Order: sequence, then structure tokens, then C-alpha cells
Amino acid sequence: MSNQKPEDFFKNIISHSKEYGFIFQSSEIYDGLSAVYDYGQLGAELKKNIRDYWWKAMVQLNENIVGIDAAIFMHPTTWKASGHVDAFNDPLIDNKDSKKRYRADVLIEEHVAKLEDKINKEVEKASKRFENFDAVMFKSTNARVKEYQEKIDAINLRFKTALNDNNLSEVKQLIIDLEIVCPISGSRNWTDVRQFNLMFSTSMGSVSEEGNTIYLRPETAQGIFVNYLNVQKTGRMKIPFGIAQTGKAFRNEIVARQFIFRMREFEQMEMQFFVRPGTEMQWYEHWKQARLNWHLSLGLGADKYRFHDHLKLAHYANAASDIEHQFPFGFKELEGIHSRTDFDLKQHEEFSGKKLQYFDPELNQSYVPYVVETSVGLDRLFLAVLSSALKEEALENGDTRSVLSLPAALAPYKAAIFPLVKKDGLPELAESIMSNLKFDFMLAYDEKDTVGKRYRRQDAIGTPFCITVDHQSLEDKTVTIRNRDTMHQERVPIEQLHTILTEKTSVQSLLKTL
RNA sequence: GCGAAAGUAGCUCAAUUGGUAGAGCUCCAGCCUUCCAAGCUGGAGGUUGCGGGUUCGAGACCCGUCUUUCGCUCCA
Repeated sequence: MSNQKPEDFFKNIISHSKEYGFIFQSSEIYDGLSAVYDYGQLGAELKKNIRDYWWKAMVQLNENIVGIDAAIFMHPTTWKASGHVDAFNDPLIDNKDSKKRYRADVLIEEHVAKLEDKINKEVEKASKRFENFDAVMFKSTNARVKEYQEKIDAINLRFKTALNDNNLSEVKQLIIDLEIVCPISGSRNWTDVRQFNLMFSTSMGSVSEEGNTIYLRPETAQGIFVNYLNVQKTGRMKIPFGIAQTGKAFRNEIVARQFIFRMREFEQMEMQFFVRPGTEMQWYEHWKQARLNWHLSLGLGADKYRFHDHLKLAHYANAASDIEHQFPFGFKELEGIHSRTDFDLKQHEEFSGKKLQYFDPELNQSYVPYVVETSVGLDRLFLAVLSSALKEEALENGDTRSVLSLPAALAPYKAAIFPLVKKDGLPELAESIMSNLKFDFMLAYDEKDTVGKRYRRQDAIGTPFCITVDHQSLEDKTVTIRNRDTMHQERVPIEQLHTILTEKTSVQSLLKTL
């Protein structure tokens, strides 16, 4: 690990990513686009390898899990059913003095709660005074209580009307009229109320027509839910079974930060596991452990992971946990495992009018399955791998080298092939080795500069092995193979290279550790 | 979105009070070279993020804007 400050280390990761072609800022020549990044030539390889490893671990190794690829565009009603149209819409307001941001609806609700508190105190006081106290009667007759209640009702009505009309200036006016102050600064110096819809929208068909607004999906899960019955029936799937998918999702984040950790366009890898109601907790525990094991198999260090169980649950969940990873800026969510109950399928039943039930032959009855979800951010995983792998290593001779200790199966190049010198027929032999191996392995070839320099170049991009052709190779058909992490070299017959690389760098070898 | 800091070559950074934009590394071509960023020769690469302003003159000062990092906030 590096002895740099975390902040500097993080900056180093960003510049390393750019310098070697892993990640570029989107549209950089136009000053970039905020919180959007492109994967370069090496980044695309690394990302693809991570995605492949996940896909194989989920789909190929589990007979009861299949993969789909749903469209980004979905019928708009999907997002009404999922709750995103309503729940993803928060009216926000800032206090100009304390610089704090609040949800306008929360401020108003808190104000209402204070009034309710006053009512309760009145009731409490009265109950001590009178015997045979009737709270309901008291509330409906006491003048002070009635006054409070009328205020509450008026506020709620006004607030509800304003929200339904999407009248944000009325919401602000309400806050001003109620003389709500900022709890920090105590001032009433508020900004306008703004609505942040976290879903991107566009139009389908001719632009001017109304009612054709469609959204870019804010999560990939709904593509699975709406297809669940198609897959179950055509795939003859029996509960418990899973549907996996990788793909892009889009969120118009208010603040998107920390490089590729929180982007507006990002890729999810997720699996929805459909189970018999009542068994969801045991599957929830199963997938928590299975997913953690998958992360641990990458060998980035067991101490870099931890669970974070949610105490406050989303509206759809009855249990939720994050697998957190230690990024350079601290432990942050990498993957979520949620027990989503039958919320989503029930919602789609209601909004579509279609039955989404499964007939369970063992129980001889139909039901809407419960769902356990595992959802990883591919870009976050990429960042986790990259930041754990990048090291500035001090060498015995006093030099330092920049080495990317990627898991071999994920590395963009599995090996680099060098002729020791650019003459004497060594390049020709190196190229012939390359042309035999290139069908099975991503390989780099380099004959420029001294061999030491070439080793360092490959270290910096995470190539696990360097194969060097020297003069002895011409005589006895052997080459040296050099290990990225240990820098040790071994002389092996050329004909064994294929076997060695397969054993050490294939996804299969990683899958077998699961 | 608010606040702070920053933006100069692919990367890391210089540039005295406002006075002709430089270095190291990288990259390219060549020479030399029998294993860990060697050496030599030559070369490429910049409207100093962008747009205005002040000034005889701006990389530097002022305004706006974009982007990044950090803090707050947000992240079902």
C-alpha cells in the first residue's frame, strides 16, 4: 500500500487511469461533461472482464439462474408502478445563511408534527385534571385543540394542493407563511423550492405530441420484473430461480462526485432471485454470503469489505444490506442485497392488470413470488479493483515502480511478448509465439526500448506475465516468463506457454475458487 | 445546489513585481544494447479550460462560465 495521503492517492488513481487509457472524462475536448466518464482501451477490457466474471459466476455456475438483456426504454407506466415517478421527486429548499439543504416536505411535516405535539400536551394536561377522561370528546370540543387541528388541516390541504399542481412557489410561500426557520441558522432566508427528478426523460415518436415522455431507466431491476413470467414460462423455470442482467442505468444525481463512484450514467450487474414467500430470509442470508465470497475471490483483501445492514428500509424491502468496500475515500457501498418482498410484482399486477403468479406444484397453489435482489455497481467494482491494485512499490535498488496488481483473470492483457533485442531473428520468433497464442489470450507485443523499461510499462497496466525471447530461445525453444508481482523469472518451454497462461490467467481458474 | 481549493504539453509541475511559456518523465524516429524505467542524436506535442474586461503588455489582476477535488447536502 502507498504511504501517500488518501486524497493524493485518489488523485494518483485518476491520473494513472487517464495516462494509461483506462478512463477518460467524457467529451474532454469540450471541457467535459459533469460526472460522465468514458472507458478507454484498457478500461474497456478490464470492465468487460469484470462483467464476464460476474456473469459466469451467476449464470453459468447456477443452473437455476438465467440472464437477459432488457431495453433501457420501458413503458412509462413501469415507473409509476415501481414508485420511481413519485418517490424520486423531492422538493428541496436551501437556507442561504446556514447553507443547509432540506426537503421542503419534511420541513412542513415537522412543523405539523409540532402542532400535533401541542395537541397531545393539551390532551395530557386535561387527562390529569379530569377523571373518566374521554380523549376523543376532548379533542372535538376543546377550543385550543380545535384551533390547532384546523391549522394542521389547512396546512395539509394547502401543501397537498401545491404538490399536486406542481406549484413550487406556493410550497415556498407556505414555508414563509408558517414562519419556519432553519434549525441551524435560525433564519428564514430561503431559496426557491426546486424539484429534482432523478429520472432522465426523453420523448418517443414525434416530439410535439404530449404524453409520449419516456424515461431512461433509473435501475435495471424493472426490466427483469416485467419479464419474469416470460422467462419463467419459456425457460421452464421452477422456484427458486433467478434472472440476471447487466446494463446501463441513469440517474440525474444532484451531486455526482468522486470520479466514477457516482456517475449519472452507470452500469449495474444484478440478479433477482424469485422464492417462495416465507423463505426469503434464508435466501437473503444465502446471497449475502455468496456475494461476499465472490468479492473475496478477487483477492483484494478481506479487510476491505464489510456488511452494512440497513436499519431504515426502503418502501419495498423487508431486509437490506450493503457490501461496503474500502475505497480511498472510505468505506462505501459496492453492492446491495435486498429482500424486496412481492412489492414489485404486486405493483406490476395492479398497474398492468396482468396476473404475475407462479403455480407451485409442491404446494399445489399459486402465489406472487418474493424477490431477493443482488445489485452491484460495475463502475464501483472497477474502481475498487483499480484502487486496490495500484501500488507504488519501492525496489531494492532504490527505485520505485508503479504496479497494478490486478487479479490475472481481470487484467486487460494476459501476457506481453518481448524479443530481448530487436535483431538476430528474435522478433520473428516472438511474433510466431504471439500468433499461436493470440487466439486464446489478449497479448501485448513490444520491442521498443530496453527490456527493463518494457517490464515497467506492463507493470503499470497490470499485465501479469511477460514472456521474453532471448538467444537461448533460438537454440532450445524455451523462453523466460516473468511474474508481475514477484518480478521473478522462470525459463519454460515455448510449448508449455498455453497451459501456463490458461492455468494462471483464465476466468475458469478464478471461478473454481468460488 | 452552497462553500473552499484548483485547472499551464499525454502525466507531474515551474515561470521573480504583470514583461518573449519552460523542465522532468512519457511519446515518435534512429544509433547502441544479452533481462528490470541505462546512454547518445534528432523530433513531435500549448490560442496557459473557455469567454469577456483592465493594461502599452495578462499564465498571473477583475468578472462570467465550464470542469475537477474536498466539506455540507443528496444517494428509496
